[in-house]
Amino acid sequence: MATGRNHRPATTRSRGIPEATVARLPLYLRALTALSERSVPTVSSEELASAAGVNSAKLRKDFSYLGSYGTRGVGYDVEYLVYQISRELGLTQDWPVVIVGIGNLGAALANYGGFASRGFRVAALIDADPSLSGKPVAGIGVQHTDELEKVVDDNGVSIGVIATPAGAAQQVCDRLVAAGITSILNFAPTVLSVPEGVDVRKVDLSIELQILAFHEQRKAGEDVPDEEDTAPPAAPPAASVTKRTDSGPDGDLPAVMPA
Amino acid sequence: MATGRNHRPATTRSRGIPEATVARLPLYLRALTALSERSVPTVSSEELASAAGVNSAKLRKDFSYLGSYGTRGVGYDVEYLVYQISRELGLTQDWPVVIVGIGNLGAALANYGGFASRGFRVAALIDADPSLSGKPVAGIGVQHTDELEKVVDDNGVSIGVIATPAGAAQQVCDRLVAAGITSILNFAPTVLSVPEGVDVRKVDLSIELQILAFHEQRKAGEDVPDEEDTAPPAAPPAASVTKRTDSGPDGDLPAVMPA
DNA sequence: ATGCCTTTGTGAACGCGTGCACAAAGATGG
DNA sequence: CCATCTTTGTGCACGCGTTCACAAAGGCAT
Repeated sequence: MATGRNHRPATTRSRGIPEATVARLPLYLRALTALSERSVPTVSSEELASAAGVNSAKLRKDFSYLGSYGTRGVGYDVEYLVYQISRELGLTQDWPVVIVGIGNLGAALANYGGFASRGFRVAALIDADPSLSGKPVAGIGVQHTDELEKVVDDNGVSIGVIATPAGAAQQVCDRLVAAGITSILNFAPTVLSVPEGVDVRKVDLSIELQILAFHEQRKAGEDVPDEEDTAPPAAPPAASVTKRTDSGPDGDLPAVMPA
Repeated sequence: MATGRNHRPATTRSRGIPEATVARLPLYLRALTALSERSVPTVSSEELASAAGVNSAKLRKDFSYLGSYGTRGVGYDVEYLVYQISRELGLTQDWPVVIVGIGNLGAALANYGGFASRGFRVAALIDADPSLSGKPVAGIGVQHTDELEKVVDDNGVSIGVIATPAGAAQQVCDRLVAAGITSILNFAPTVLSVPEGVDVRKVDLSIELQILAFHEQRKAGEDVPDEEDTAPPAAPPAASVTKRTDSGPDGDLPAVMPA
């Protein structure tokens, strides 16, 4: 998943639908859409859950937050559920999106089919490089950063995607916010600071890989990861290895520094 | 965050470090690396936390799982902490990675600098399209899918990245797993099924946007999202609107179906 | 040394999310 | 109309994650 989890803590459980449930609704929607295309009329929580990769109790509880849309003994009406979830997610309306930073990633995003298919429409592509201006990417001409405010305003864009290098991200973010955008999907490896009321989700490719590496390391060597090859850089300023030099609660954390 | 949250439930808190903490370590590492480059010797939990976009109590607790690496009254030694976190995440070793599916996204990933900088090395690029074979992307020649098993084996690859269309993802996944890969980063919008012991993380661009749209919709109209424009597709098979037609716990869920 | 000041490390409380397990609801067949 | 069988909807308990708040630890000045 995208690593973006900087969301309003808890109180903001918008209208009582838990954040965790909201995050799963698109998953259900995708599975339901597939069923719909195969003209399957109804589906049980068990079937749908396995298609979406969750367990059925969780799915039923999730749906219970939306209302009672199932029929006991039968299951859920596929078409009806597709409609309800789409509506809940706000996908029955049109969402113009602007993508800033048309490098490799920005171009990939512009070409990504999953956007258009769900009510998202790429309203504009923006890049700071003048030599890109006018060049068509995914059938849309790239516009210069100078046009940013105008583009957002003219198209009523409320969602912005940042695919710039890290260095430019905060600046772009500020301009997007100033132009009136209230939701940002950030692919740049930076922490963005935004005013209250602006939502930011982060997708960080390198972080995902690092998390995988962590688990991979654990799977590979259950032995101590061999401490002598790389010399630890200068010990911390003073004697800071307090307890835990002995075996703590789980006595296998290698006590690296010899105190 | 990438939406990939299909992780081993709870018991698998590898070696006692909570999953949530692991997911934040790369964040801390990035902030620390920046400090290191500016030759800042020490940093307090407060400063580092704000740089990483979390609160300081959380950061201290996270670090406490790794051991006692701070000095009271002073803070944390930047270099030392960089080393400890890197080691914990397994970034002191080399991780060869193979990317399958060299479309727009795959190419973007191959060019992504964040990989190489953290011990990840793109060992090979694989694509099913023969016309791509041999063509260099990011300085590496694309190889045909036929070579997949050989490439994985020869390079000792344990992490695979899937950037193919949804239709091909499961098949590619199966081959990767059969070839010996135990960690997969999946960009294709599909639920992958893998055997026990294989880790999958999912990054789904369209899901992130849908979550943003949900919150955006809530921010925009706190009024009922106007029910008459789109006719709901045929009511569920039978009388299924049970309770909740009246005002439930939070009496503002629009009772869509008139029973 | 001694006392003050800063900052860590963590015990404890709380809240969200998950999963179990079952009663209620409805379909279906006789 | 009644009995049976399937599947939903949810009450409940449990565990992880977050946050508060404070005691302990160490630096530093005097």
